[in-house]
Amino acid sequence: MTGIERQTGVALWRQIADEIRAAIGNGDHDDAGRLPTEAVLAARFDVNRHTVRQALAALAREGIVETVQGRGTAIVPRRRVTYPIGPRTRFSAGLGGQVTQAVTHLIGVSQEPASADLAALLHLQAGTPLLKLETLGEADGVPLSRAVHWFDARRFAGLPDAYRLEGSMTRALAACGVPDYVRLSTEISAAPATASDRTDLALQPGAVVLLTRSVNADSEGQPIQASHSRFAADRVSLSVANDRDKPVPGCDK
Amino acid sequence: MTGIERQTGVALWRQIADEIRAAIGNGDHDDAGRLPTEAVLAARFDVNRHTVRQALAALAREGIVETVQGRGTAIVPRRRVTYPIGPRTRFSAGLGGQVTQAVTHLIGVSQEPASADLAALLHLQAGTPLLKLETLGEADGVPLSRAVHWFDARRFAGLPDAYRLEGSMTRALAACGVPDYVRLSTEISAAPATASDRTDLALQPGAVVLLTRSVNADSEGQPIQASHSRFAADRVSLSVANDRDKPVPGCDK
DNA sequence: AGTCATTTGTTCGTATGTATG
DNA sequence: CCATACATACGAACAAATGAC
Repeated sequence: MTGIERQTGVALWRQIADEIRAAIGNGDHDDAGRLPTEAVLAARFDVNRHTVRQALAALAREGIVETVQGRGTAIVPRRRVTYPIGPRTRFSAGLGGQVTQAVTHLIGVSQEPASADLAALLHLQAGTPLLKLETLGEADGVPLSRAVHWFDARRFAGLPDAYRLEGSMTRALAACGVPDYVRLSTEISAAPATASDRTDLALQPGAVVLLTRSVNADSEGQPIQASHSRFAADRVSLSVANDRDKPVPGCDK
Repeated sequence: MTGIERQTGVALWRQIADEIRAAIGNGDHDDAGRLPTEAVLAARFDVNRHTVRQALAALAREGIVETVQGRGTAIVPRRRVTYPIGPRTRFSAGLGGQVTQAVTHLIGVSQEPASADLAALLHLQAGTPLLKLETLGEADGVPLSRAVHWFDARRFAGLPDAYRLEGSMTRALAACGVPDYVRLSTEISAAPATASDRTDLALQPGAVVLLTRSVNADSEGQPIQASHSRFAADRVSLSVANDRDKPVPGCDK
């Protein structure tokens, strides 16, 4: 059983590229640091060597591997940033130590009436005017996540200006009279990257995004912020620690 | 901008099928309960109507939509199960209420020496013999997740038999002298479904899996179990609640 | 230096799948 | 249903680069 299927609407070379990308991400080739030869891969996937070459060319365009004539195909070392999720989840602070510079950009501000779902999460009446902020999270210049945040527009009218001034949600909220906040809940799912994911997060077709829907509350437990975030799954993993004093080291290499 | 790209190795009809499937999953057509006409879709995606028809035929084969001549294309209702992650995460109990029957099957037992990663997670010496259990989680006959679990083979030699007898990890561990356990950490990522995901979880090509890597510990805090789980992302979302007495309702429809 | 096996790079031709009109 | 254009996949052969001897 090779795992590659024909006539599915997905070209063999792309299926093979996805399979090899997953194997690399899984650390299957870490011992050698390079892939098997084209001939071996062709035999393993039961396809022509041309087809393997097309897959490897795609992975090379993505920057995942590098192939040199006569030498073979080497895996370009890469690491995945781990983003901790817990009661005190914050974007920039969570990445501390893993990256040298984490920033968020405000890429959109608008206002809209609360849908039934959002109203329930924020303990507001449906139709209440909400402030909607769209942000892009970057680490060392590489986009990691984009997010939409909703706030009660009456209470947080000054938030966009504060955000632009401070460049951080935590500090912007502090300027709006919320010195501290806690993460109430996070719901996590995943989906293929959409066209706008691909442009905002600089993703390849076929890439995957991790989706989170979360609610933050102030120190009184009053929900103040609902967020939908979209993470580039090949660059970020999420970590949930239930042990508050003893963080367990990640299982990734 | 349509979001559909040519020459990516993925046929247009499959990209369109994936987009429509994602839109349905996102609830974009819930108000009408049916899709726009083929002509409208062809215009929206900027392709020939033949191509849209091919996409709709694929979705019909998947059982997601039903097309009737003269009437249009209706959406077959479906829902996503939410799987809670927290200190007391358990497969069957977590789905209680959402499904009528949740079971796990043991699909593989083997033994292997601990890799450096696994040894660190379980506080063991690298090379220590580990018991490796592979399981498939189902709800109402639909596969939701497959997982690999590692245990110290010396301490849990009787686990496979106990699992086969009890049909549950919680009860099997109880039979092996672990009356209670807690989830220490969970790391979450996502990736395109591999070929074996597709066969085990009955997924379509282009589907996405949610990946978790977790560690469970006994009541003394000693790590006893490391697990890698793979969830069908179109059927499962993960939920992290940081508020221990007040579970927040999911944001999904 | 040269030789050799190994591995990737290139060029033919041919058949089938995909997309349009 | 047809015809057309392009992408995908295969097979065989040969060229060019690498590393070890």
